[in-house]
Amino acid sequence: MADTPVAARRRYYLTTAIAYANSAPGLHTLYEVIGADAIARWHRMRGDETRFLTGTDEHSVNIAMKAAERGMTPRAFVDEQVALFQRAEDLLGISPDRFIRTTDPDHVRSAQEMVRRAHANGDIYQGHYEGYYCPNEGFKAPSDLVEDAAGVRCPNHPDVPLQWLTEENWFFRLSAYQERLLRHYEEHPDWVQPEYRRNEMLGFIRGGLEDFSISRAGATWGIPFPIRADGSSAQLPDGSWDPAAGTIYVWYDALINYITGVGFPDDPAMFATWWPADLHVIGKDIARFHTIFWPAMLWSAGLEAPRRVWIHGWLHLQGERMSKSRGNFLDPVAMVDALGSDGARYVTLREVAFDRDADVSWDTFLRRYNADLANDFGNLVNRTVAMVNRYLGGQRPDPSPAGPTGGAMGPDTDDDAATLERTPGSALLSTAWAFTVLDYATKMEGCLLHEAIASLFGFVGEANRYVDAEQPWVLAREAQAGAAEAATRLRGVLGDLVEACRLVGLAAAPFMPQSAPRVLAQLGIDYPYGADGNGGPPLEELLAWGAGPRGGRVAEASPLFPRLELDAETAAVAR
RNA sequence: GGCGGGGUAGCUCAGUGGUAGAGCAGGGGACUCAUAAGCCCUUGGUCGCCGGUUCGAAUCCGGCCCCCGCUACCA
Repeated sequence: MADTPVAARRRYYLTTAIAYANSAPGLHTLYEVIGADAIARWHRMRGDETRFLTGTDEHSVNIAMKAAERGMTPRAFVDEQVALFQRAEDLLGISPDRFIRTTDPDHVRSAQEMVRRAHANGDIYQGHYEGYYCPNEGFKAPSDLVEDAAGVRCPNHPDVPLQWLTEENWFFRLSAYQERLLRHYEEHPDWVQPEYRRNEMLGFIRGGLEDFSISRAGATWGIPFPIRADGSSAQLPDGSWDPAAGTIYVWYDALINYITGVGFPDDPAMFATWWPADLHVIGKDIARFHTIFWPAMLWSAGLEAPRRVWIHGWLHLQGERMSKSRGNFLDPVAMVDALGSDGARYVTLREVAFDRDADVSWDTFLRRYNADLANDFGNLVNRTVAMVNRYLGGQRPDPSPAGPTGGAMGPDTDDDAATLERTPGSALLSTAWAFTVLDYATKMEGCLLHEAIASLFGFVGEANRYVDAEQPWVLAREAQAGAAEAATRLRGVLGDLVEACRLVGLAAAPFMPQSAPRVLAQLGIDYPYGADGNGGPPLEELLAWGAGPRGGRVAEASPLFPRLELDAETAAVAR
């Protein structure tokens, strides 16, 4: 199959938030990356020219302090932390097209250029800031502090001494963008999702916007602020930066990664290709910065706002928000050890609703793994391949023709229940698939990953029921005794089951990229996509009933997802 | 406090006027291709509380209780 010219392909650029590089990541941090990776793979397999960006946020007073505690330079410290992230991402099969670090040289140039543009546009000004500063949380309002015998302290970090800072800092004129933001929300009603998050952000904007500070005079571990108080360039003759100009603070550093990652400002052609981003996947804690600050910052620089921001919730463990500092978190590396890379990805995205907070536990993860992957899908593949070997000598049978509504692009009616009831046994699976694949695609496009999986596995259940309804072992006995009709029907039933396995294996590939080729290999079918989901024909073509190759042989059956013993595994990993 | 969303089976949730549902977990059964998996049947709920509208309310209205989200500058 010839490659579709890039120009004719849709391009899709998506990002995750960059992670704060101060410790090994927990599942609650990687969860977002796993979800975004599934979306990225979905687009690659569909044939979209896809770019997926993840990375780490490495500047801050807090990082510098942590490094100092360890007797390390900040750079050495973050290098060490970032390696932990990359190791965890590798184990989970995350496939970024670039892993960006805010310490990358091009990102430094990018952030500085954004500051220059805001300055040139008259959107930043020098202001005075004075107040308590918590190294872990930033500036704190007096109402947010507690005072006791030991003095004034941050309620969330009582052991960390507060600093009193008096600084001349640069401020961004966010207040000037209120009207434009409201208009943007009105003209692009789907740009912030889920909808209830959009409404929250809208309410915030309507409440009035204040300017925010974008520089720190005292902090040294950060991107040099490129402009002096008098407006002149802070760059010195030797190319270094005047320390007196301070450093860029948080959002004019971290958020900028999204445009650095597609060539800003060094590669205008690349930037023109990829910007604006199609999707930012972020957590609810930073929603405001992405859906209010960020578009205003971009507009100030003469750039477009991203097309969509998806806001997911938090993971809860034992009733509390999962977090490293609380000590209640799951270790993704341990999950991969126990469930495999795909198993860990699957249970995470199946058990956690992508549009809200979710309670998880190691126990429910294990149950889900056994129920869905070992018992339902893994066993379906296993019993199908075993029967083809046993009854048909390993010759892979073809699927029956698609049923009444089983066209490639899904059903042409929405009266699904009635259609299914009227469908004769031979067309049941193809018809059920037509509805499934349509629903699956809709859920994927809507970022409802957990519902997309549920849709797919509803079809797996359909296939398992089909086995018991048709009883291929009975047909095989009859065929053995010379019944030609039984032999024909046996081939048809097993052909449909092979097809069901092929379709589910392919459709589930964004979630289980390592297992998909193994599924098809057992069916004796080549897997046409690369390790990151690129290459191969558009997924929709392969997801049509009957689109697989004809003839050929299946391989030996071998369990794809070994069943786990609940008690033993729970004892090993639960905390 | 303000605005918004919820309280339905042991767990996670669907269900917005017409005899209470799904998945998982629990119990039983028939089968045997299969990872003792799958399939069938089944236990289980005064649908947060009180009142109202209606022939009829989980579903509409009023009141109350409880939970959660947002309510500014964390990296």
